[in-house]
Formats: sequence, C-alpha cells, structure tokens
Amino acid sequence: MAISKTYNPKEVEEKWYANWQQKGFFRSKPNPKKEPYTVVIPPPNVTGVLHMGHMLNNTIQDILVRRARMQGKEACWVPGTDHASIATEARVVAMLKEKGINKADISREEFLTHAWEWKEKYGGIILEQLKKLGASCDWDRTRFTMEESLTEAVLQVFVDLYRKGNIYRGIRMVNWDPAGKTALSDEEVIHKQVNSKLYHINYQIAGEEGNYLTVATTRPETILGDTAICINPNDARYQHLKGKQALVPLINRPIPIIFDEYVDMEFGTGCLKVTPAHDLNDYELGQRHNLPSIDILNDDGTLNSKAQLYVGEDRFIVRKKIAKELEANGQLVKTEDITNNVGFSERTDAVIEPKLSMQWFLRMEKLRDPALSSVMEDQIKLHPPKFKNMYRSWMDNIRDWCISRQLWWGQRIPAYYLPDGSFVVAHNLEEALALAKEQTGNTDLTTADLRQDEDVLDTWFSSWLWPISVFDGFKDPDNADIQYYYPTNDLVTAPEILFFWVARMIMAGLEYRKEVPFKNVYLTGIVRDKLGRKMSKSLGNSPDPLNLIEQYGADGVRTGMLFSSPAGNDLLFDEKLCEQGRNFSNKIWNAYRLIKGWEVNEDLENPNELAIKWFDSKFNAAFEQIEDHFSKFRMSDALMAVYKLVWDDFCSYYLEMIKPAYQSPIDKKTLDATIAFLESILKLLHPFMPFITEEIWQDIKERSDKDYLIIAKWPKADVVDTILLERMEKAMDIVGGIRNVRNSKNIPQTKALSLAIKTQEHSILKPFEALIQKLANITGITYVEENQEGSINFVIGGSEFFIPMEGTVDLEAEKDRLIKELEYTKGFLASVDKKLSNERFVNGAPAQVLEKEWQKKADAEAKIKALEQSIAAFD
RNA sequence: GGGGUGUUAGCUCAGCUGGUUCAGAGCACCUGCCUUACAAGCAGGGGGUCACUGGUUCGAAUCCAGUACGCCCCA
Repeated sequence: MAISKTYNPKEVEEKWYANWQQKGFFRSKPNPKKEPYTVVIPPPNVTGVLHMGHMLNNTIQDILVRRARMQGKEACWVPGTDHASIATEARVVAMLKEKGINKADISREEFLTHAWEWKEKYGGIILEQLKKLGASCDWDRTRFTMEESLTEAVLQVFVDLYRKGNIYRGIRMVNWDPAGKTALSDEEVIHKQVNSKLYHINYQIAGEEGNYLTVATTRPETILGDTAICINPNDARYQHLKGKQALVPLINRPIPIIFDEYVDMEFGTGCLKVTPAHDLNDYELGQRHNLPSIDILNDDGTLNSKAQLYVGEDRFIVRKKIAKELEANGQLVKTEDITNNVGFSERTDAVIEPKLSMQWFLRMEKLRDPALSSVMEDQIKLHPPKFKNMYRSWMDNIRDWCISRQLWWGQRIPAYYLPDGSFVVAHNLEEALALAKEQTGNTDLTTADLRQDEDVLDTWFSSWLWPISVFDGFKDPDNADIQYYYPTNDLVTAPEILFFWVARMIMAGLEYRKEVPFKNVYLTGIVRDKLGRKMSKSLGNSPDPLNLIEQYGADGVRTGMLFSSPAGNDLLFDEKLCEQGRNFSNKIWNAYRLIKGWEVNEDLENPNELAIKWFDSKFNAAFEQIEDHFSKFRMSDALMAVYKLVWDDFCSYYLEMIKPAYQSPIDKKTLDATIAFLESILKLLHPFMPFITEEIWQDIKERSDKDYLIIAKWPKADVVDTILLERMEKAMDIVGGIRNVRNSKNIPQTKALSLAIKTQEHSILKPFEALIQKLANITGITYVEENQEGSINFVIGGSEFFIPMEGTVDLEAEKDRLIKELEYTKGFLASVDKKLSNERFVNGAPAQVLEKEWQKKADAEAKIKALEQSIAAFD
C-alpha cells in the first residue's frame, strides 16, 4: 500500500467539504431535544475579499461551532454579508465611470439597478472563499442586510424608535466626506498625525489703517467663512482690542473681536479665527456668542459662492492659492511647520470636513443604560475581560448616533415630506399618506404630494439588528427559529468594532427581545505583519489568504493563525506559522501512516499494557486541560495543548513504546487500543484541522454511511492515574539521562548499551524496565549495590545510574560534572533549610506549603547522598 | 491633555487568589544523527536581574506606589 510520505491537502479538502455539504452536516433546524449553539457571522462587506483578519476571525468561529456540533449541540452558524453603503456605492460609481456613466446623470432607480447587478455578480465572492477555509456555516441561511426581510426590519425599527421619540432630525456639525459626499459617524473617521503648515495671517483692525492682529491657522482657505476673531479675556497682549472689529483679508468683511476663555493663549498667536460652519469648536463658540455661520463649501469640497473668491475650486488648491495671494499683498507674516491631527474617511481616505447639515439622529441615553449594565454585570462576558473598561468608558461618553447617509445604496429613510415642509414617518407610502391626511386634516392629499427623504440609513443601522433579523425576529417575533436560536451564544469579532457594532447589537437586543443577543464576545486581535505593521493593501504586506491555503493547506493555515493569537492580542503574522501548521499536518499524517501499515497477528500477547494505560491517563489529563482552555476561550492554549499531546506524548513516546520491530506484526489489543487513541486525538484535532482529521478518520477503518468525524461524539472526561503519570515521567527521565549520555559521548542510538541501577525504588522502576530498554536502546538492566567502575553515571532522585563504557572514561571530567551537580543541590537544600528554620515561615505558611518544603528537603538530601557516594567512588 | 492597557528567553506569549526545582511553552538558535512513520523528521543542548526604583511580607514575576518606554481609545 502506498500512502504518500507527505500529506497532500488539496483533493482532501475539496472532497470532504463537498461531502459534508452534501450530507447536510452544516444545516441546522430547531431541535428541542438538543441544546442550541448559535453563532452569527460578523457580516463582511459585500465588496470585500477575504483578508487575513477574516481568516483569523472565521477560523475561531469555525472551531467553536465544530466543537459544539461534536458536543451534540444543535450548532448553527449563520453566514451573510452587509451592504456596506459607502464602500459599495463608491465601487459602483467607479465601475459606472469606467463605462462612461456619470452618477449625476442617472436616476436613483437606474443607479440601484446597476448596484444590484454588481452585488449579484461580485457580492458572494467572500463567502465562497470562506468555504475554502473550511467554514461550516449553514449556507442555506445566508442573509444580506439589504434583502427584503432585513430591510423591513430596519424600517420597522426606524419607525418604532421615531414614534418612541428616540429619533430626531437636527442640524449638527457632522463629519463630511467630500469624496463619498456623505456624513460619517465619529467611528468612521480615522485621526492621523500629519505634517501641516501653520499660516500666520494679518487681519487689519477695522478703521485703523496700518494696525493688525495676527492669527495662526492651518486652514487659510476657511478665512472666507470667518465670522469672528476670538481672544482669551486673560490675555494681556490684546486688551486694547475689546469692542473692535477686524477685516477678513481679501474680502474686507468686518467681523467682531470676541473674548472667550476657550482660546489657548499658548497656541499660535493667541488670536483665533472663528469659522462656525467649518469647525466643531468654532461652531460651539459661535453658538455661545450668537455668531452667524457662513458655509463656504460645496458637498464635494469645492468653494461655493458664499466664499466670494475661488468659487468652484477645490479646498486644497484654494489653500495654496490663498496663501500665495496673502503673501503677495503682505498679509502672510510667516508659515511654520507643525504636526496636527487630521480626520480621514475610513472608506474613501478623504480629509474629513466638519460641516453643518441636517441629519437624522438616534438618541442613545435610554438605550445605553441596560446595554452598559449587561456587560458590567457579566450577562455578556467579554474575552479578554480587559475590554470591559473600554466598553464602559465609551458607553459613559456615548453621543447621539448620526444615522443618515447621503447615499443611494442602502435603506431609504422612511420619512415623507409634505408640501408644507412638515413630514411623517411611516412604514410605506400608503401609511404615510394616511398619516399625512390625519396630520394636516387635508383629505385631498395624494401620494404625489409626498416626497420621501433622499438619504439612506447608516449600514450599522442594519447590522445592529443582525442577531435578531437573521432569524426574522422582527417580522415574526414568535417564530420557531428566533425562539430557539436567540440569544445566540458566542460572537467573534474585532475590538475596533466593539462600540459601533457590538454595543449597538446589545442595545437592539435588549430593546426588541428584552434579552442580550449573545453570551460571550470573543475579541480577536488585529493581524499584523511580522514587523508589527497593520496589514493593508497600500503597504502590500498582506499575503493572499487563498494562496496560503494553496501552499500549506487550510488546516495548516488555520493552525498557523491560531498558534500565536491569544484573545485580544494582535497577531504578528509570519508565514512560518503556516509552515509550522503544515508540518503538524504532516506529523499527524505520518503517525497515521505508521499505524495503518501494521499487520495484526492474532496470536500475539499484548506486551504494551503499561504504555496503553499510561497514554489513556495522559490523554484524559490533557483533555481536562484542553476543556479548561476552551471554557476560558483560550483557543491558542487549547491548540497548543493538543499539539503537545499529539506530537510529544502520542508520537514521540506512545508510538515509540508500542512500535513493533520493522516488518513485525502487532498484537490485536495494542492495535485496537492505538486506533481508539488515534480516534480520540482526531476528535480533539477536528475543530482546528477539520480536513486531515476527517480524511484519516474515514481511512483508518471501515465506516458506515453516517459515521463522520464532523459529527462524532466529543470525548468525555475520564479518570487520570496521576501516580502512573508521575512514575512514567520518572522512567522517561531515565531515558532522557541515557540519551544525554549518548549525545555527550557521541554514541549513536543504534549502538545498544547496558544499564546498572543502584536504587531504593527497585519495585517502582521494575515495571518500566521494558520501556526504558526500548526507548533508550538498552540491552540489559541490572541492579547493583556498589558503584560501577568504568562507567558514566548520572543521578535522578535518590537513584544512581551507571552506563558501562568501552575504553577509558575521562574520570576527572566525570567527577567535575558530579561535583558541580552536588554543589547546586547543596545550595538548593540550604535555601530550603533556611525557609524551614525560619520560625515565622513555619508558623505562617499553610500546611500544604510546609509539607512540600519538607519533601523538597528529603529529595535533596537523598540526591546529595547519592552524589557524594558517586564522587567518593572516584578516589 | 484625559482614560485604558501592557513591559517575562532572539521572537510570540503562559504564569489564576503571593508559597512545589517557578522562572515556563512554542518558534528560532546550537550540536549530533538520512535509526525504513515522518529531514515538513529524530535525539540532545544553550539562553532571561521577570522594564526600573522603592514599599508591604517570613516569602514578590505575582500585591502597592512612583519612574521610563510601548500600544489602544477619546479630546
């Protein structure tokens, strides 16, 4: 039989994924006999392609889901995508542009037709990619935030919250994205330190030719929108300007000089130009001092007619031009280089323009309180818990949520304006008309008189309903799915969206189901490159995930990602991790190859009872640990524990212990036990490495049609014989001692040695003789009373071990080695004695600790005695 | 500037309420091995003043305070 020496993931992965799907193992429906286990996917953007963050995130979800499925729960992982209004709209606009179509020239309906076409064509890519990773989602349940049912949910919630008085319309300073031509929420703005110039500009004092004050600004183009100069009332330098006016350069518009403690006397010149329409702080200042706001910018970032100058030109071009012009007429005093914080659009990377505009807002205070306490009181647990503090501080400082976006791709706000400028909010046009008639008393109104709001809702306004809407919990609040699957169990997501997604889902869940939407939130880190830089397209430092899967196999990549990603910590990704994952696959593969290759001889006795007993205990001990890691969401640690169990305990020790000589048959009992162990191991490995494990599971023996690892029963905790584990450890220490001697003396493993033991623990060691002989290639073990001449010896515990050497042994070197060890042990004993002679320690320490100290003392004394005897034998 | 969080081996991290040989793991590194499951491997090994300073304690990587540096969030 020819099984390849290395594991080839490719066909295996395609084969089993198709098979699992065809058998319907991913599908879930409510089953009252089983405990539900539900996960909703953080919906990736429809525009998205799989990146390393998705890989990590979805691997973790898949591990949780597969384990739950094997634990006999009704596991349901709901996949889907969100419509990502800004990103998608930008993508569609760009696509149309390439075709020579300008968005401004087509109607909303035409645009949406194009957008839907685009979505149908490209929107599913990311989900297809997830399949390559092995994600065991219930694909029949795939949802999309803009599909009909989810849209209905959004509108229903909007109307409901409006009627409860939680949604209002207001003029606010918003973050305006001039490239996307829409308002953004605070969370969609990324602040970066950039190098800028600080322009010092002279403003003439009105009526005082030749008298100037100087302001410092990074944005000279906004002077055209200035409506005041502000000075700190405590600033001695400028007291003479009280009650005067200044002239805006170039246009000579007079503006008042006002005084307010807001101004930082240290910054710039201490004179602040106030542009209420284009800066949040200036806006608030303007409110306090009743200043007018002059909005000089168009939505696309060009200047409008109110600026008077440079109309139609872009703000950054104007900045340069205006600086030149000011310089030419002598009003530019100087420029200096500074670094300052500038906001950029998360989606388009355009510089954000603070802008006054009419927007829709959702009031947060009422929704906030229960959502805050559900986390603080651990109804929802964050993993790792350090995020609790962050959550609280954000919730404490929460501000109203700007939910309108000036886009077409999204759910259109269900507000309908009447000819008189008032509006109604309704689920649909008919209802709006009825309301309008009622509100105005005008029964002649027709639908033609109503004009629906042009804006759409923020994408998060759909996503925050996700755990409910994917089960149609708004349309049909009592349906079987929502009753069974909600609340979901675990949510796996990134900390950067803890607030604007996770927190809002909690609010929506509590508001609409009176129940938290999930019980645990596992926060993954950010995947960075090995230099610690965030992976990004522009840096080109992100590997192509599908390419990685191609190279290392999905199992290899999954384990690679997990090897180094404790919850909440960033993952410094290095392809070497995937290599390690692939190597692990190969190790498993070869263990299987070894076992598969054995022939049984039914007549043979089982010589491996001890080894089998030992591994059984070892497995159970490891299993206990692994379960503990899982219960704390320590996935990396769980994987590492499995890794060591497989590699060290199963392969390096157990298989070596039971392995028959080359081409010799094995007895039936050992083989059966070994296959059973392999199966148990495969179970523990399956959530991490679904493909290779299913392949081996199916191949190691005949299976029935329904016998698949993916649905096999997760192991149960069983008895651990700790005494046996301890004794085996001691026996393996002896093996280690012998191997050490071989290494230091350059004796190859193939050369058999003999061993003499001087010990009080004869009866304990005796049962392990065969194992020691096999693993250390020892031909015979004898027990002796006297030290052995011409041997190399070592001490473990209170026992001495002698390996007779051919030829001469370097006596001096051996003696020195032993003396060193003796010294160390004596030092150790001294420290223990010191503790034990300390009255306060003896009185203060718990009995357990004391007992251990006495044990240490006894062990050290025994070892010292043995060492001293060995050393004495040299003389 | 405010808040959070962290600093343990070359790298990534464990180390729970102070007390086992507690200074650990994986990777990397070094040495020797192509020993018929696996060189994508086997066997062995070296490596850290637990950021710094002080305090509490019989006892501190662990608790407290301060300092330095880093990261995150907010302004």
